[in-house]
Amino acid sequence: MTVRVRFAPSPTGYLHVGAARTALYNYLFARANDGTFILRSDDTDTARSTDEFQEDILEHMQWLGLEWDEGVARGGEHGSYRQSDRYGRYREVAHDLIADGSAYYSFATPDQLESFKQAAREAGTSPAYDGSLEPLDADIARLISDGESAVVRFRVPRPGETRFTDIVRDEMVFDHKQVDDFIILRSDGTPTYHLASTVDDVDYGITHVIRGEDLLSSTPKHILLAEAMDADPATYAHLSLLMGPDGKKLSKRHGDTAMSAYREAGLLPEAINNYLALLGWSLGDDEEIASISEMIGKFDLNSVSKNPAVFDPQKLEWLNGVYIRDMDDEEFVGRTLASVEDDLGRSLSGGERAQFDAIAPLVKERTKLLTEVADQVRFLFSDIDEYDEKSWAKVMDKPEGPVALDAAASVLSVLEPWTTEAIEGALRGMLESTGLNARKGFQPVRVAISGSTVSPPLFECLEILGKVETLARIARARSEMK
RNA sequence: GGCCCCGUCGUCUAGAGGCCUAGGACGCCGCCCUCUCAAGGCGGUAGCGUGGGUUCAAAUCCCAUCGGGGCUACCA
Repeated sequence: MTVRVRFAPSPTGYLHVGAARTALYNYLFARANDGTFILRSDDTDTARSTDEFQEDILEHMQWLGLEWDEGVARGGEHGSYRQSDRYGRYREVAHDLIADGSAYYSFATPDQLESFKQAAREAGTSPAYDGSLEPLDADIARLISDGESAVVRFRVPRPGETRFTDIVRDEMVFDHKQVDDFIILRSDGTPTYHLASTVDDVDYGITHVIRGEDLLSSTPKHILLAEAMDADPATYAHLSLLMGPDGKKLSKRHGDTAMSAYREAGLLPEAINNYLALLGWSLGDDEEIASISEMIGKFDLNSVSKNPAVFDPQKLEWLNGVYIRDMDDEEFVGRTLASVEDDLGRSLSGGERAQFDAIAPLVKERTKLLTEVADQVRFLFSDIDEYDEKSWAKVMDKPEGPVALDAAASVLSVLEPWTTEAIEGALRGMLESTGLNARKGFQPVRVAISGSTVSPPLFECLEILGKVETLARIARARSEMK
């Protein structure tokens, strides 16, 4: 049987990291098994679903490179893959279920239900609604024709239990005492998640449902529903949840959870995929770094970890740095040029572009986030607005400051040719004549040309900045000293 | 409250009875390299929640206990 899996987010929010991990695992499982990866939109919550969120999800799935074979915006033999387009189908299934006794119109009021639960809670028993509040059969037809408000509930067989083998959690058993007669059709005739999701899983031939553990307790409902439809239930795999540093389910409270925020922060999709894969799964052989294709080659749902994982932005950033350092210089330029120009508020001239190309390899080694690049190269393309205060105090306000600048200016002004090697030679010579050590002699020059004690390697910076500009900056810094 | 899941360094994990005086990675600390910052190299810090069993032998099996999490909507 061909593997068919789906990632079915509801567009009631942007794509967040936890969902992305679920998507990734579905994707890896599909690719590892020559299966089909489907993207579905579970948008039955019409009040909270928006096109904007839907768009955000699609966009970031693509950004991550998690291409789907069938589904939203791509099509396939099952239509639009949006549940809001299939209400007729869900209603049809619901009515079939009513017809064969698997479901029923329910007239229990919220107040009644509330006291039912309250009583169960006080008695220490299960609060799952068992249908016991319903009117006599004899009255039902009349209530319906009177237009009395009713929902449709699934009739959970009682007594009974549902067993299934979860790929990551092994044998699961749920006593039906714990499963309520859940609503499948709301009083306005729209389907609930349980119905729509299960009908789609059945109709679309989903073989494996890989989703978050928050749905583990709902699984008996889905299995019961599929069986009532005379279908074979899918095989389930429930992934542990992603946690914030406080151990609670990862949410907005913990900072950024929107994939867009990570993209804007300068994270690479490859690094994110790699990191997310590590959260709950391991590559084995003490390996941490793996491309998507390597992951596909090794992926095994059975070895996915059962325990919840705390999302650690620091490790993600480290991985991002690994990926950045691993890039070709041209690629690095290609992926950062726009943010540098954004920062400048203009595009780079041809000469400036050459300068950027020249410094790129040096900056690449020092970058963890793409967005940090602008900070590191800005000094090349614009005058120094103001020297970093701490840097100035640390090296310029010292006795060596003026000594170093004067000596540097004097050796550099007559230097030919203007190359990194020559510059280094001249400045090291300056060290000897002034008796300053490298730190004391070079740091003032660095601050003069870059505005900070932290910059890419000095000699290269000088070469790339150019002789005229270098001397001008040294002179200016010197003039600003007391 | 009820049901379910989970429990190895701060964090992610390896570990499927002896290979474990518990391995790797991030982080942190130190040293080296060094023109700053990174990167890199080397070294260090730190963990099997607890209590009982089973066994010649337990991180690995069993029980209990404690702790954390999830679900308990006409949300998904």
